[in-house]
This record gives sequence, C-alpha cells and structure tokens, in this order.
Amino acid sequence: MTTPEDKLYLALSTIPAGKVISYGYLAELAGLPGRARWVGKTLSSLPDDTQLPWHRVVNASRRISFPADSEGYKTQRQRLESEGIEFSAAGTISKSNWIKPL
DNA sequence: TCCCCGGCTTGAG
DNA sequence: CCTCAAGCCGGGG
Repeated sequence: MTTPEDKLYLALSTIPAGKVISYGYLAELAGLPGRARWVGKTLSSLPDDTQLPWHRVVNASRRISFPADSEGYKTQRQRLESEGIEFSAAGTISKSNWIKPL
C-alpha cells in the first residue's frame, strides 16, 4: 500500500540537485496539500544514511528552517552550497535555485 | 476528546 | 529585510 510517506519520498526524489523547494509546495506535489508541517516533521525523522535530498527543502521565504546557530542549519547549508546554491548575507537562497509554485 | 506544539504560510506593519 | 499575529494540520500525551 502507498502511505503518505511513500508519496512524499517519491516527490522529494524528483527534486534535482542545485534546486530547492518549499515544504508546502512539496506537500502539494506529493498530493498532500496543507501538510507542510507534517512534511517537516517527517523529514526530520529520516535516517542519517538516507539517499533522499531532504536538504533541498526550505521554507517559503527561501531560508533554512533552523536557528542559524544550530547543527541542523550548518549541515543543511553546507550540503546546499556543495550543490552550487548561494546564500545572501541574510541567509536567503537566490531565486534562480527556487522551484516556485504554479 | 481536549490541549499543546511544531524543519509552515501568509499577510500586515 | 525584520517581527508578529493568525490560521492551519497532524502527532503525541
């Protein structure tokens, strides 16, 4: 049977390197509208050795949804930068890397 | 079932 | 660009 998690993972696996998407829009693509927060919750419980690009998911303001001093922030940012994504001084990601909602 | 809380969003200042 | 207030929805006690 296909669980909501399955749909989420499938949608997430289609996000290409060098691009980022919001929790809300990803939820929509997965056929789970309105579940942005649930997406965050679910991603946070992925195993450390997962192949899924969880780091390509940020909030609608194009910023990492973790306090800038946290470990999570650092690892996510480093992963994104290693894919060529650039951050402004304020920590926002350039629009050219953004997968925007229709 | 009620209540609280969160890797969210949107809209106002 | 920033902060705040509301809305929102599922998870867990």
